[in-house]
Amino acid sequence: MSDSRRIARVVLDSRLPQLSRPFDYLIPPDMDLREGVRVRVPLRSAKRLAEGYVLECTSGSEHSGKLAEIAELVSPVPVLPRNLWDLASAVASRSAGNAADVLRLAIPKRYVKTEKSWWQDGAALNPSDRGTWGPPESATYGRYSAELPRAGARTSFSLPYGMSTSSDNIAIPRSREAVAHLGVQTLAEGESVIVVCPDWRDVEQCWSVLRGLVPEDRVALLAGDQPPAQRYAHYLRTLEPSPVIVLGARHAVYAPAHNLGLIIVVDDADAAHREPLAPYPHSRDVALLRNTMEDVAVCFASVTPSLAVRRWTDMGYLQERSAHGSSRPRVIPTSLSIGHEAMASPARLPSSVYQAAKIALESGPVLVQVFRSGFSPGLSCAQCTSKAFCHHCGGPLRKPSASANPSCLWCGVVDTRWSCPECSGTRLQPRGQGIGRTVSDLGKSFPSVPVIRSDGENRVVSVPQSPALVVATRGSEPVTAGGYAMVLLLDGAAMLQRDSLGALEESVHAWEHAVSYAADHGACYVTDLDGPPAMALAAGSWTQLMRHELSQRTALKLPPTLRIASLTGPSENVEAIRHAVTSLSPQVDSLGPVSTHDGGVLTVLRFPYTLGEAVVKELASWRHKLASGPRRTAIERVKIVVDDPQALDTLAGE
DNA sequence: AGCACGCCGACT
DNA sequence: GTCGGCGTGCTC
Repeated sequence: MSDSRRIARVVLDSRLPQLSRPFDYLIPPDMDLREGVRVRVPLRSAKRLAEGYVLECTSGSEHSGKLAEIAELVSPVPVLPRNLWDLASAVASRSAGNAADVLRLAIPKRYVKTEKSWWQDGAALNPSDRGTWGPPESATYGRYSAELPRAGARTSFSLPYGMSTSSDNIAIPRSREAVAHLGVQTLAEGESVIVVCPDWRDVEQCWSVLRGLVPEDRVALLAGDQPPAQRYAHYLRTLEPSPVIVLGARHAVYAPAHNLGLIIVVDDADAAHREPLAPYPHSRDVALLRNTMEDVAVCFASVTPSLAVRRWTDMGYLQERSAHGSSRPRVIPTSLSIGHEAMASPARLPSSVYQAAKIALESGPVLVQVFRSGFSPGLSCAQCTSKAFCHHCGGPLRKPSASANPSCLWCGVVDTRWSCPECSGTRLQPRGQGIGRTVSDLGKSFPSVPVIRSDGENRVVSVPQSPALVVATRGSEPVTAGGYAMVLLLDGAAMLQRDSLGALEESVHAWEHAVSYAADHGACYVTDLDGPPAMALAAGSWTQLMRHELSQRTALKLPPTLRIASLTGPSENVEAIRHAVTSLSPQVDSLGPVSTHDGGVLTVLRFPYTLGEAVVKELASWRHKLASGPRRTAIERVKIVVDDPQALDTLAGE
């Protein structure tokens, strides 16, 4: 129904499911609007204004009622291009969430000053302003990969092991160097590229490689850890027509870069790729959606593939490639060698490992990876080592950080003056072998060598190439130029036998990460692991074990071989949704419900990929229904999370 | 979420 | 009579 009015379709920036759909507004005659600009519009009454984005300008409306006028043009910058809206809608409908929530992840907070100066520079619309960038004469960035993934291609790319140095002499893992080179190679073809890293540290490593290869204005950094104004400036850079390397953490995967040729997802097994805010999307899934919607090539890059990537590769959905010139250091699982060796030294290391460490320590630092981070161990009395419980409800106690008071996981009560009911001791320590004990035991075993400790709370970025024992929790390993003379992986079995669906994948990821920090001729030792995992670690191939894991998951009906959705909230609502969704098809079933600590319940729905669309649609309509029903407080609402395997761990009781 | 509309109890 | 309680429902 076309008429003579000028009408704008507007999406509101609201987290309410009821408002997360386009609304039509009249464009005031004197207002100059473009698609993608931010506007303020009246909602329900003239004085109540909401912010939103213009999706399109048309001349007709489907709406039968009276149309209100747009109140104000916030800024002329088109921060929401059409393809980003399409992507946000697709991500939302895949995860039973609202597109507006996805937009909030993708578009950084607006900074007026930053925006005005960028707009006035005129860089916005003029591609020639940035000039053209050609690859330098001596192209030094092609050394790892011979061929670039072509338009629409999907690849699993194996990154190289070992350490390198950037042009400004900073130690950089070769894996990150290879990723940066792949980015530069794409840029040299005249296409934009997005590099999505797990965290800021990876971003910085890639950035220090890029700095030496391309001009600064060819790189847009998008990570939560940078100053917000700078982040907004870099987002604006992605809107410019001239090709750019977008480098950042998970939010970078949405960047609306022009002529986008490739998205590289680095270490997709890393938990940081899962967005903690609704609708909880994973970089891996967003990248694949862009692959199908925009015909952009996608590359999952890591030293060893994740379980999901293994599955897709086996299905023929991804093609395998590996970096040139990559050789993996030797890995020696000591429990596979002849019988049980005598334990040497206070750290109770097998004597062959102790000897190897002594020799390695003459030439450089030794990395010791311990398993204690990313999961929270319980607390026990430091004096008698008996388990510590909450005085009020008997629940487990946890410490949010080393210096904080312990609080109860069940009732949330903070215990300021804990004392042990057994021995009346007042100090608490993490249960099991904590990093502190490893540090002090190793100190006693190697008295002449300094011990450096790095963990989540106190992260050491890099260490010099001098003899030192570097004890690090997984994920906190410092880099060192040239790599470690030796890498020692402790707590292998403890890490693998954890009661978590992610145990194998996370262990493999952590081990291979540490192995990739070893020097080319350094050796790696595992002290506490045997059987197939030890053999796989020694052989450097997890393919068989991953395939075995996948076939087990098929048999047990576990993700990623089927899809899941978790429902958390008040029992009657969760039950209503569970009933409705399981009645869709006999192929949908549910686990639980189990009761949660706040009085609600948790249920996990399981359904095959073929029913994904129908199930997720039903979930979204329930979310909609419950939002408009009787008033609910935050705790009474139902939380719906799609395809997060973590839900199964929670279901099993942590 | 807000904000308006609507339908029953205490009040100058 | 009517002022205002907050339970419901809608937002171009």
